[in-house]
Amino acid sequence: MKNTPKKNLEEFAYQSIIKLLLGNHFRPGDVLLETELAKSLELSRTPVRHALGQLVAEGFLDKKKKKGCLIPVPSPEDARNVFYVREHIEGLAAASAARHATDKDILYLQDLLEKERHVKPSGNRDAKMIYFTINDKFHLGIVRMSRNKYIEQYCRHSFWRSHTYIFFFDKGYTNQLPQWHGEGHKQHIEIVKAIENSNEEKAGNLMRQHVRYTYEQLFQRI
Amino acid sequence: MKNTPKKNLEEFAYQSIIKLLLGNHFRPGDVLLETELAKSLELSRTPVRHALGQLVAEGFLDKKKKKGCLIPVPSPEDARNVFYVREHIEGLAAASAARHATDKDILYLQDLLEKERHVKPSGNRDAKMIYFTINDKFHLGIVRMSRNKYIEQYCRHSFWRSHTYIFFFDKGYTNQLPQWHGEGHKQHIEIVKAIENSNEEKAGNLMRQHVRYTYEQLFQRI
DNA sequence: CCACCAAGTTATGTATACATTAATGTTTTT
DNA sequence: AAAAACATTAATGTATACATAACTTGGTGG
Repeated sequence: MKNTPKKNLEEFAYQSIIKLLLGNHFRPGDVLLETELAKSLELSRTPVRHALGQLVAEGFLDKKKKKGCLIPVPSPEDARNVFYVREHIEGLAAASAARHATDKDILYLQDLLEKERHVKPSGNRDAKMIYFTINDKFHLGIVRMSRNKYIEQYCRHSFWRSHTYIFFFDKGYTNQLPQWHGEGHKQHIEIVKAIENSNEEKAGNLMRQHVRYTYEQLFQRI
Repeated sequence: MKNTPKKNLEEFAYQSIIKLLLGNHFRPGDVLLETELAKSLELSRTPVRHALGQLVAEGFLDKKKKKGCLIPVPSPEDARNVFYVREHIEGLAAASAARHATDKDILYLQDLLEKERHVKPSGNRDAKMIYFTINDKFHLGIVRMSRNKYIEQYCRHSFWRSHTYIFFFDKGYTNQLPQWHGEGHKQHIEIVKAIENSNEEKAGNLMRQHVRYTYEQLFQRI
């Protein structure tokens, strides 16, 4: 983390902590200490504290009064809650995207589909990273096309929150593409078709099904 | 704002600013200066800055890089977006509440209905405050009964955000109960019945209709 | 041996001094 | 007179020293 160009330290701290969270550097229940983070990021407590405050306000971290910031402890119930909300709000996003997507938006999605199609399930460690990157762009792209700042805010939140579970329950399978990769890709194609045809209801329904499918695949083995 | 008991200054600053926002002390586009707020709340910039950071992260304020925190500028399009999301997410909340509400929850809602029934449309300035207080408790109560922390978070946010518009377009009518008071009350009753009967679908539909009705009443005169 | 109180430790919470930057106004140059 | 360069200023951004509160530990008394 050395020699990183740091213009805005608050932003830098925020991004760094996000990366640590998504990189699974912490375990549920771990406490993030302002002092330690400040030391490891080589800056003072102030911007770190600000960044942590943001993450707490956004609901990515829990906080105990004089204790510090905790990595939320995942539970089946919490997972059910996140995915339930995500299913419906992202369905709303897809419907809204079907109404507002431009030709350029459609091309963007089709390009992602093409890239996704070529990800080989070849056990390569990178393949998985690429797959997730494309998947993120796909979902957040549609969310952006809803052209509704509130839908976007809530979708981004529940999306990243659900990712906690995707990573959490994926330990040990680290070099394999998720087995739902193929089916998920097909669903993506159908969703884009519905958006392209401005079929709001279909786009919404397909997205809801898709999110629910992901949830069911994740938790069927529990 | 003097002689207020201040234990946790960050919390105090946060609550105080929220009160100012809801009390319509600012106009859209106004900038909130850390220094001024700190002086008027009689504390240092640090907790004020923290509180402002929270409000920005939660989406209640906008922020320009080195410029400060702005009161969001309302627009018909933004209003449409908030109410659209609120309609669906709060519908989800009502449906979820229909599944999870306890007997105690039902009693709580019925008690609120009873109080709401007795609010006289007597032009009294207080009557309006009381009406809004009850209305807030009703909506946020149902939201809480969804027993889903994410639904609750998003509903609270879109609820308060939509309140911006309710207050904004209500200038000049300040001593009158909104004319939709009576109809709104009837709708509340029906919603509680559906929740009491654990009728998820009906509760969801009625709540969606109710929120949409509020929106239409607000904006029909524009 | 257990319970409880008290001091010490460690983290967050707060105030303040200082740095930085972006906007504005003023001067200088062409 | 217009434009570019520079200085001023007013706000946020940052570091740091200090305050406070919770948890821990050790000691003491019952």
